[in-house]
Amino acid sequence: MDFRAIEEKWQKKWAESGAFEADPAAGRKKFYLTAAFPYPNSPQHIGHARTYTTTDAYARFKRMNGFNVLFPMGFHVTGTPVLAMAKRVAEADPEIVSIFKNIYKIPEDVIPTLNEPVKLVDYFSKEIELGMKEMGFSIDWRRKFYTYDPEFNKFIEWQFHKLKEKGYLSTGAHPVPWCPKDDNAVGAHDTQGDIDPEIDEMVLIKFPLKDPPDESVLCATFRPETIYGVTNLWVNPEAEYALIELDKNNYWVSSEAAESLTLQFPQLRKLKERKGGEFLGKTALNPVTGAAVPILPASFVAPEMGSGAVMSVPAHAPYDYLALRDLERAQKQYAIPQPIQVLKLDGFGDFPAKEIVERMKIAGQSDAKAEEATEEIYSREAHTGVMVAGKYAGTRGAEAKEKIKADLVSECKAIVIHEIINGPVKCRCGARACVKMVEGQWFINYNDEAWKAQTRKELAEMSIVPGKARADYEYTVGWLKEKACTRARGLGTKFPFDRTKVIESLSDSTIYMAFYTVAHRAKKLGAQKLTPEFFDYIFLGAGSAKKAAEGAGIAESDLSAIRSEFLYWYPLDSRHSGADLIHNHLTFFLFNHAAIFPEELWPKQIATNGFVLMEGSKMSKSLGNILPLRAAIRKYGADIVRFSVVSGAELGADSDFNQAMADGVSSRLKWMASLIEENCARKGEGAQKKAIDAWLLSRLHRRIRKITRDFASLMLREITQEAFYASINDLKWYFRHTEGNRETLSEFYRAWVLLMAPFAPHACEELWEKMGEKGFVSAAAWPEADESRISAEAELANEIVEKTAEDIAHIMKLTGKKPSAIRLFAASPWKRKLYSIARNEKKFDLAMKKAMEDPEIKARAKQAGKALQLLIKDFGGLKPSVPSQEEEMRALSDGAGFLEKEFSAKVEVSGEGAEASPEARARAEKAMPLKPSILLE
RNA sequence: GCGGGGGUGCCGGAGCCAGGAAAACGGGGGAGGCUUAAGACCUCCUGCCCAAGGGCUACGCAGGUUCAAAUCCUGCCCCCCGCACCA
Repeated sequence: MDFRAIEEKWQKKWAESGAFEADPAAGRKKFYLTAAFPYPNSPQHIGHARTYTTTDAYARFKRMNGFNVLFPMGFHVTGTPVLAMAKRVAEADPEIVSIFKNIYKIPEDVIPTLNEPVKLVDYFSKEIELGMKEMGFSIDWRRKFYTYDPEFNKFIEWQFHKLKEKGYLSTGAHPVPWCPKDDNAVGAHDTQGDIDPEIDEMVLIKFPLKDPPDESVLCATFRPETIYGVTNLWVNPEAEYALIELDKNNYWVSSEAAESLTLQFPQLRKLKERKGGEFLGKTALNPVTGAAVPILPASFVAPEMGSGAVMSVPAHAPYDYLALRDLERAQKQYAIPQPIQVLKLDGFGDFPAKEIVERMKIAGQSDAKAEEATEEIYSREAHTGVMVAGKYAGTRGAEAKEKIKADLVSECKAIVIHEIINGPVKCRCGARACVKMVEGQWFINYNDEAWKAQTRKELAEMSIVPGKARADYEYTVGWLKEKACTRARGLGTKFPFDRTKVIESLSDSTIYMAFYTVAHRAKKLGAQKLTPEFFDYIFLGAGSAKKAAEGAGIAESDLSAIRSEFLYWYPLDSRHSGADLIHNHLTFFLFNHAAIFPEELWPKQIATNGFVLMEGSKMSKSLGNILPLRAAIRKYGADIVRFSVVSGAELGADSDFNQAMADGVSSRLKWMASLIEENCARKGEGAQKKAIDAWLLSRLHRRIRKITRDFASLMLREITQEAFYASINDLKWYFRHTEGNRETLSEFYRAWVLLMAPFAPHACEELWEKMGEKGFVSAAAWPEADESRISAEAELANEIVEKTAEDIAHIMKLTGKKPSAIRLFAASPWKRKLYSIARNEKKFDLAMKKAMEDPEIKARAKQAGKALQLLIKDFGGLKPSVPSQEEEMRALSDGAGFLEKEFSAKVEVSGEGAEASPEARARAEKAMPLKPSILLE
């Protein structure tokens, strides 16, 4: 079977016939599902294929179940990453060129042409679309749009008007990572090494100098509660310091800090500069305790961090302790102060910093282990430490920290700044990223309690797959606060209330599923005609239809047709994405639907999936193990890739893609295809029907029933196990018994092709056609489980034969005997009675008592006792009912031909008690229900 | 720290919610078959012991409940993910 040729053939046929273009059809039940649209800043890899294949298999399943299925796709181009990437291409950044060339195999002459955001987006979106088509995704491409399309912009503007009307938008100041050189906000994609700058609050405590008293040193700290333990201040003697004026106060900070702090305090003015060394030996005053503390030199103080000066708490800060120890060893000029305890920490004495430094044998302040020690002590003191100094003595470290911080600020003894805490983070231009307070920042108020309540209601009513993820959504709904929703640059939609800003990317992709339903209509009308009244009417049925129709320049009847089109598809039946979007996009999706749409149009389900691993490890650019989707298709074929990415694990878990597994899928698929082709070409009826035919069909229908049920909760791994591996193993077992009956096989193959069609649609279309079926298998009816074919008896009969065969093989192996004849004895009827007594009574003595009431059993009390012991021991494994001796003999006789073939020996079946010799008798007595005794001769 | 998920053979992982033959299914490894050979394919084996289908050991650790615990309960240890304004 030539997978690639077949794929092309059917993709062409689907496209030509518009097989997946979905329009409203009166009276026909619909199913509308979407997957998170891709961000085209690079080609997609097999990891992306998982979400889309999951969605597509589900779409195909629903379609085969008679639903009118809509599965659209678009492209998300909003935001700054494409800007950064195009810029890097324009500058021929060797790293990005290498990734494009070596990982994504982009032709070398193409790479330099991707030097503008729009060109980049255009190239990659086409690449992604092609890949999706090559995967055979049943997408209605007529509805495709980009988030910078003017029609979409109008839609997003409308959305933000709605949010504003509801009072969900606000403005304020907001700290963002900033590059002072580029004068721009920086995200992870703008930094060297793709480091995401993390911002946290830092406290700058004012330590007035003894002389002159109107100047203070600002000391930066994350632990204001340790103010009681300050023994001295640290400055870096090599650094430059500046006296700044801020809100009528004069402070000393490092010159670097003076620069970066202007981003947070534009009113700040620099007065004069001085070398750090000049402070040494001076004295400052602790603003809380009033203690006089000396200013000492330390090399670990980074001038660019915080204010470039810090307070020293040697009892609790390993760096401070180390710097003091270093200083003591280096000179005799300064007196070395003694540590002062602030917190009590279990497992430590009065000075935890000193202890950990000694325990870890840290050499000095430049030893890398100092960082580790700091983290350990900080974390433990915050969570388990208890204050022993100051007015909050007795409270926990973390609690005291917040209280003392608030006190210092309200008493004007400290100011709060924001700092990048995982720094230094460098912008790609080389400058160090700082924090800027952006004024006039717009927010979406996800902290609104009434809104949260609505969202919780929506969530409670919807289906979450896998169910385990529900707690994640609940938690996220709870902790979401104001979300900054605009940025200074990027592709997308201009913010309607401040056109100098662009709506940020996670905020313009929350209700776009509604837009798909009318995207092709909107495009035809053109952006100018898409007035707020138009959207009000078609999405909410609000306002005047007449006015909306006039604005759109269409007849009222056409407008209401668009409205009905939306109402036909909405609400969304299933939303699909990677599980990583739960904490942002998917929860925003819930919030925005709750805010804008009436309850009956809220989404019904969200399904999220884990990642795809490559040969057991996470795909990453640095490992170079990213498998681009189109390369995978060329290597394995679309059906193999599709099957592999969804069959490896259930949705909630990460799934591994590996060569061995793909090869296994490929060879099995080829084997099935060749069998089906052979069966089609077959003349005559083949072998006669036997017990095993009924067994095969029983198993088949049982599987159909299970698969159909499992689709409701998208248990794709379970489904693929059943439909593929387990079914194929059944078939192999069947062929060990018989050459195959044509009618049985035809029924089996037809159902198998239908069951596999959602996963391997190309091969299944081809086989469907070969079987002489009309139309697309993609549009064929899903098979129904025929309950009358499901036979527990047939399956049990086979199980007896199978187990017996295993036992025979085991005995042969142990004894090394190669029998010429095998005699099987089915257990006597009285043992079957004993079996059910054992099962009902559960305990030996009770069961024995009960058994003795039966004269037939009582007559063989000794033998029965032994048999009962065996049964009770295995109590948990006893079946609710066992076949009669005759039934068991029939099952064994049906399987006799098979056993004869397997063991090349004559097989004779009889009931226990029919044996001739005493030797045979002794053997036969061991027979138990479902476990015939075996005599090898 | 907070929230979530998870520790089962050589590996990936079923089984846990609804306690009752643990290791399904897929890999990897081994033996044999087919084949000129390789590959593909087929059969068997892959915790330990076993000369008649048997026995013993095992689901992170330690307890508990139960006739019966991977599964339920308690405590502990360890690993992974998220904690944003970024797609």
